[in-house]
Formats: sequence, structure tokens, C-alpha cells
Amino acid sequence: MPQSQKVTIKDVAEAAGVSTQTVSRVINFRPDVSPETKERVQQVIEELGYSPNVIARSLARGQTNTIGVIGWGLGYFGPTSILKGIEQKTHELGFSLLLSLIEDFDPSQISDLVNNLLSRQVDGIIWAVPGNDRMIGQLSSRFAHFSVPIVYINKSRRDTDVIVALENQYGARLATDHLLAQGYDCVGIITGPSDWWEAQRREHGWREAMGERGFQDLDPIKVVGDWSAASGELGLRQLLSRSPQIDSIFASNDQMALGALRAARDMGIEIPGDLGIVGFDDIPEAAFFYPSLSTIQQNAESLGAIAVDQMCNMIRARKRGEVYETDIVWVKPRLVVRDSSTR
Amino acid sequence: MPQSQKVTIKDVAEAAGVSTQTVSRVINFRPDVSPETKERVQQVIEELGYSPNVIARSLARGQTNTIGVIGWGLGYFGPTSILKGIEQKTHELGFSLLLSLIEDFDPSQISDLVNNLLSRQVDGIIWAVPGNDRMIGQLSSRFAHFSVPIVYINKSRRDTDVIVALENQYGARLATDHLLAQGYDCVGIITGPSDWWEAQRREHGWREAMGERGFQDLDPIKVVGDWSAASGELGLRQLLSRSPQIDSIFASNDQMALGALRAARDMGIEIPGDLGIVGFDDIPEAAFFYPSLSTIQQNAESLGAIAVDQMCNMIRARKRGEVYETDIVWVKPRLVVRDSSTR
DNA sequence: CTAACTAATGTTATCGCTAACGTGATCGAT
DNA sequence: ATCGATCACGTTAGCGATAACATTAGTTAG
Repeated sequence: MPQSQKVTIKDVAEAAGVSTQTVSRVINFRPDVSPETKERVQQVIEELGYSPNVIARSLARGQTNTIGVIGWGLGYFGPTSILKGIEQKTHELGFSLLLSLIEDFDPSQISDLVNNLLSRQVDGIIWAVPGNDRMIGQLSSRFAHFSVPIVYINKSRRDTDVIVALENQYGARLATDHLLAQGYDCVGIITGPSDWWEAQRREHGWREAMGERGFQDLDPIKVVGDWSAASGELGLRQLLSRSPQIDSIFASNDQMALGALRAARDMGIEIPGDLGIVGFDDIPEAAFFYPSLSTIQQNAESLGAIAVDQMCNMIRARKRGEVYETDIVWVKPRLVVRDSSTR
Repeated sequence: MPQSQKVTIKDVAEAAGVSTQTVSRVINFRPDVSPETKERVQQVIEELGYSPNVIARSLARGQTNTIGVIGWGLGYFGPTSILKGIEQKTHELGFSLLLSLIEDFDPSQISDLVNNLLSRQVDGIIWAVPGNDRMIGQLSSRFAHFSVPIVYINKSRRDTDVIVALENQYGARLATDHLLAQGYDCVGIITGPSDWWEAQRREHGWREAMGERGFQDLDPIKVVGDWSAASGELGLRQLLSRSPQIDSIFASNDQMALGALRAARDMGIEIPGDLGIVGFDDIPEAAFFYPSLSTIQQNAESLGAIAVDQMCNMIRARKRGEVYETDIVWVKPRLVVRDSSTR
């Protein structure tokens, strides 16, 4: 029968006829308690429905077992999956997760958020905001002197950081090479906003593949979207009116690919016959688009999980006074072939 | 130049030549500090880069300004939007958010999660797990004696709870009535799992509308899905082979509607000509399906925001020793008409 | 048989902050 | 002059736990 009002370690100690320290030893599984005392205390704990006040413990220990996450883009599949992975791993490792989401990239707001997390004494911070690179640059230097470890997900290399990142460039190569191998000749791109790291890397992979194929001036067969389906729809129209030789499209995410699919259909272009399309992300709906969408599958959840792992390593190292070697962990995406790119 | 290592209120007090209590007064905007002292202290705070330790404050005040959220279904549009709404409102009101996600409905795991949140001294808990009703019944009674307020999102009425819920039944009526008004005669349903509250309410709304239209035995024109596009695809096939008179479909969410769209196309059924379809949720992609999907739009973010508002009211009331009247807040969805249902 | 050790427990001080109460100074009203 | 307010602070005692040290038996070695 757990009580509704606060039972403290003191209450337990009194009821069991021992000191609070002994109770503390029991709940922390310290060795030097006699079996009888231990049992008695545990029984009292049970009876009183005691559970330790983690806040008080945090203050005494100087460690909260909490990590802060700064995220963006719930509503997009990738970021959401990353968050999911983070949450799972966090709990698995016995930490709690303090979540902050940002809407835009206002540096002062972000500063406030970080300070907020720090004053809540988080043991570490995971930066799970996909990358406006310029702005992250600013942050990085601000974060540099912080007292807690930081792990970044999907940001470009800088020297002093731990980063977990998807091989976006490799994924884009997979997509482009696949289209070329299918017999398409000219692969256009609908890319994400140009200051996003992810967009840059994906474009870079596409440029690489196309360059090797002998294409010189790639700008006419590229258009910039904003990750939305609407921008994909518009993008395809622009691309085809500008460069009719395009016979296939690599879209930097599945939403934009969906928009392109739609535009093609409205223009009477047959897919995959007249035009091949490959997306990026493998959102769950992709297999049910018509035609089903070939895409690059990224295991975003594992990105999040790895980030948490790294974080805990850093926390542990720091506690022991060691320095955790900064590192970058790469995660490979893979190609999923469906109907939209096979003729 | 903020320091990287801990500056405490004591350091500030010493540097400013006042007592810690005075510093405390300044940082808490208490009135009884002289302007000069206040300024001096603020300056020292600035210089030292002091920011209060929220953990210590929480312990002293007996309030953490943190709310715990138990969520499910990141990856589904509705639940994710709810979480987004919760996060926004939470920060707007100056609270922090401790996030726990569950995968399945294992009662003991859930008990652990809740206890975990409680031992972290959250000021309140928001239950944002869509509803397996039976299982929530069990929880409710366990939660009853807890010391913190709880707000449920989308659960059926019980006497002692505060609930924020979408009018699912009303939404389903909108969808069904719309199809009937468009001249479709027999509206079949692909519903969600039958122990989900949302699925039940949506089915109920459909039954009501169909009942008024004179339909007696509705079971043959109903099929149960699991919210996934795959189940929607399968569902439509089953439905049509069992009851060929069906000329339109209300799908309990947009993913299943997408699956149905796909099945229809594969079977050579023309939409909306031969078959009308309406979904539920209005996921961002819905407008770009082919044909674009008519659906019931729910403002899930506001559901989350309202829940947080309610929560804070309860917290405030409790602090003042008042009892917050338990209540249920209904949010109305609306119909969005697109191509899949207009002939 | 005593010094030295171990095992099992208790005491004290702190973690960083705030609530509650205490104090001296100033000031207008009686 | 005296009193009670008010102001502007300081002091003390926690919040609920843990770390570090102290203590008391009982055990072992020499």
C-alpha cells in the first residue's frame, strides 16, 4: 500500500531502527550491510512504499543521470526516428531524458535552451538538430567551454567534437549510381536547403557520381527544395522545363520525391518508364506510394542510440577523470529498390 | 567569460559582499533588495557567469518545474504532433519536460516508468499514449493515489481524471456524412485495432451515420486494421471481396487510407469515380497522394498544448491547497475535402 | 593476552538553495 | 521622546540524500 505522501529515507531509518546511512547503503546495494539488517530495511521500504528522491540524490552525488536533448523537426521521419532511438537507449542505460525542441535557428534562443539544460545539471547534451552548418559553427565555439560532454548528430567535422553521422554522400552515390545502372542517362537532383549539411553531402555524392559519368555543368539539372512535398512538386516542374534531357531524379528526401511523383503524374509522365525517381529516408509510406518509391534507407534510430552510447562513455570517462577521445562515428545507409526506378 | 566550473550562490555572495540570501532574493526578483545592491549583485553574477543550480532549488522548494510525459508512437503523425504541442507549451510556461516512451503496453514496465518519473519529483504527468482502454483502466486505479496531478490525452471518461480528447466520433461522422452527401451509397470502414479507444470512437461515429441511413448489419462492411498502410491495403481487398456493394471507404487513419488507395489502383478501381475514400489525421503527405486524400484533420498539437495548460492549472491549484475540478476538454476535428472523395 | 584488523553500523558535514525568522536602521505619527 | 512600521538585509535551519570519517564489536595473529 504505497503512501500518497512523501516517505523519506529518515522515515525508513526510524521504522527499521537503523541510521539513514544504513538505509542508503541498502538502496545502493553497498556490500557492508549484514544480511539481516538488509532484509529488515528492505521490508520496511516495501511496507512504507519508499522510493528515493532522485533530486536529493543528484544534489548529493553531483550527478543527475539525466541527459538533455535538443531536437528539431518532429514531423519529419528522420529526426523523429533519431529521437526515438535516443530515448530508447537512454532508458536502457538508466538515464532520463530532458527534451527541448527548437523551431527555428535563433542563436539566442538556443543559448537559452542550453543554459537551461545546464542549470538543470544534465550530465550531457545531445545535439540532434539537423544541420544548418554556419549556425552550428557559432554554437560549437560557445559550447566549447561547457562543463558537460556534447555529442552531435549529423554535423560536419570539427576537431573537438564527438559526432555521430550518416554517410549522406555515400547514400547519394548509391541512389545516383543505381539510376545510371538502370539505364537512365541524366539524373537531376532536387536537393534540400543549401545551408543544410545533409543537403550538401547528398548533393556532393550526386555530383561525384555524375562527374564520373562525364557531366560537366551540373547546375542546370539541380533545383533546391525545402524538404516539403510541395517543393518537390514545384521542383520537378522547374527542372523539366529548364532541362528536358533529364530522365531521372534523385530527391534528397522522400517527401520531395512524393511531390515529384505527383507532378510527374499530373504532367502525364510515366514512372518509371519516362522518368526514374529515387528518394532518401525510406519513410514507412514510401512502399505504398504509386509507384512504390525506391529510396535510401537510413537507420536513424541507431544514429540516436549510438549517440547516447558515446555520451555515456564520455560521462563515465569524465567521472574517472579521463579524457574521452573525440571521435566521429559513421553510419551507412542502404539502397531500397522499388518500382519508381526500375524499368 | 562564463566559467566552465561550478559557480555557486556562495561565490556570488562573497564576491558581492552580501549574504547568499540576498543573492537568492535578487535572482528570484524579490522586492526587498535595494536598487544599488541589486545592481551590484547582478553585475557580479554576470562577471562570474553564475546560473542557479535548479536541482538544489528544486530540493529546497519542493517543486521541480518539470513535467513527465509518457508517450507512444513516434513515427505516427498524431502522437508525434501531440508530443510537439506538449513540448512547446511546456517550455512556454517555463517547465522542463522529462520524456518516456513506451513500445508496448506491458503494465509492469509502465509502472516502473511512472515510479521513475515520480522519484524524479516531477510536478505532474501527462499520459500521451493512445488508448488501449482496458489497460488504461488498470493504470487509472494505480495512479489514483499518486501525489501528482495527471492529465490524460485521448482516453475514455472516468470520473476522477482530467482528460483532453479529440472528438473522434464527430470526426468519423463528418467523414461518413461527407461520403454519403457526395452520392456514395455504401460506406465501408477500415478501422483501427478494436481495443483502441480512438478506433472505437471512430467506428462508433461511422455506425451512427450509417445507422441513420438505414443500414442494419454493419459488420460485413467493416474490417479491422492495425493503423499500417499494409493493413489498409489488405483491408480493402478483403472488404471488396466480401461485400462488393461497397462504393466508398472511411479509413480510420491516413496510412490505412494510403494502403487502400494503393490496393484500389492495383485492382484497377478508379478513385474517386468507382470508390470514394476518406482518411483520418491529415498527415502532411495526404495532399500529395494520388489522388489527393480527403481526410479528417485533427489539430493534435493543440491537444498537447491544452493538456499542458490543464496540468499547470492543476499544479498551481494544488500548491494553493485548492482542488482543481476534474474536467474533460474536447477538441473538434474538421473535414478536409480533396480529390479522393469528390465525384 | 594484547595489538591489529575487519565488519557493521552510526555521526557529521555537505551538496546549493530557499523559507522563515531575526535584526538594526530609518521614519513618520503620537 | 517613544512606538510601531517598513525597509534592507543577515542568520539559522532545513530540503533528502550521500561521502567521509568515527565508533563499536568481534576476530585474528603474534
